[in-house]
Amino acid sequence: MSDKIVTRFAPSPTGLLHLGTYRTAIFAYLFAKKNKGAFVLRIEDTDKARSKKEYEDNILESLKWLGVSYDKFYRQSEHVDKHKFYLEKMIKEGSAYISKEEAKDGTGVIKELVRFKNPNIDVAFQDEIKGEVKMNTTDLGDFIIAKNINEPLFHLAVVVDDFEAGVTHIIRGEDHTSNTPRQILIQGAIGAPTPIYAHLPLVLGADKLKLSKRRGALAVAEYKKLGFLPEAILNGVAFVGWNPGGEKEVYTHDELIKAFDLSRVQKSPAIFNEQKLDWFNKEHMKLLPKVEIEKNILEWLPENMKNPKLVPIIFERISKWSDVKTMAMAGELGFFFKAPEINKEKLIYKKTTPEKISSNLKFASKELETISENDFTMENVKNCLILIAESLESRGELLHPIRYALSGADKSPDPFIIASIIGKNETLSRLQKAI
RNA sequence: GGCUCUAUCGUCUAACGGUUAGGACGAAUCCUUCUCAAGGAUUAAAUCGCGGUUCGAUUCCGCGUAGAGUCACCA
Repeated sequence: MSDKIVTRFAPSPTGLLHLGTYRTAIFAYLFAKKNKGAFVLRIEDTDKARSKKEYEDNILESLKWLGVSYDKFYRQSEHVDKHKFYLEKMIKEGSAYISKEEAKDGTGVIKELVRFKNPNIDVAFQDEIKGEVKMNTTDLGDFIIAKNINEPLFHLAVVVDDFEAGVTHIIRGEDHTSNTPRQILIQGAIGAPTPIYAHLPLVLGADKLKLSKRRGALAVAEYKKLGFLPEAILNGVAFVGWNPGGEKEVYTHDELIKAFDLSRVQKSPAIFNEQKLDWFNKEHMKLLPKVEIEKNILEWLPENMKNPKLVPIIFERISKWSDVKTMAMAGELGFFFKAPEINKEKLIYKKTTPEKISSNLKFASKELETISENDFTMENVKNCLILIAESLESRGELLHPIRYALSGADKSPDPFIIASIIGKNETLSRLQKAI
């Protein structure tokens, strides 16, 4: 045996993996990796009625997508023989007993529950985050640890499995704090050492209540669908309730492992901020190589709009890939592909007369005409137009009507980039229509 | 309600017992600009309350108050 650190993430497959649960996984993972230890993934499926394969799949897929890898994987249900072994041992030794009771479901069936013989003592443990936590266990009574000898319940299964897996640090949500004394009692009964506990403050939703699927917490899979970057989620979620101390906030997966420190975990619950996640995502997108950015934006663009020239314009206006689709759907890109409908009144810039606008456009058209089709780049168009615009009372009386003539929109990228993308012929043709 | 835990800008947070209480998101303003976006600059915004310890408290202690979690034959 070595003193290697082992942590675990033990979700029950009774719902989709959401950000709150995910953060628990991250902290256990980061802590293990930071200390060159092992990270165990255990699916807690002892509740046969509520556990579903699709949820297990979802958890596995989500973790994989997020880049959280584990060194060991198993389902709790595969360990029932071990649970049974300890159950029998405890019964033999008198720390547990079989209790014949009427089922609570109203059927009146007599069942052989296994109850833990509560020694009724004070239990204290040193929590890595909370400090010393003391609890009296007398009011817990002889709590049930198995539905019968073959069907272990949570507390027994957790203790046995953590013991068997050699888990040294149990990093889990604060909602488990009050379960800890019971589990420590069981550890004593089966001769298992008490691991080090670290109970994480919960992640709260905008309603200040524990994040849960019931209350509309988005599943990790949803963030994937929305085109978030897994590393941004890792970064953003790791930063709720924890931070490495400095002013640097954008961390990659590897940097996070290096920086992680349990002692800097916050003690109070934190409200999750979606806007900041968007920001994290944008920052991580900026870290991507250009080709990767282009590839993704093109993928999210509708079939008829996959123009690489649009990439820079789109990129500075999005914070996640699905924004690309949103922009396209909102018609913000249409004018790059089709001449817009123009409302001539909107051509007017401030108090400039229609005649003046018209003559400006005519002059600009003539000048643009002199640029060859091959040289119709953003720089050349800009140089040409700015030169004219500078000679006017204000640049706006030329640039505004041109931009509007080209885009038909109140808000759009600048006219130079639009012109260079739609090309010389189309630019001239749209200008012509506006004169 | 019992038990456990927590308390710094709206949100996430930083600050050996000594700081003009710092940063980020968001917001606002300005610059850049024909508009939008991006970029740059700036501003507003917090130590829950009351006591105590101390020369000195965001920091330590107590009491309030507020919030969270948990009280299953779920996990």
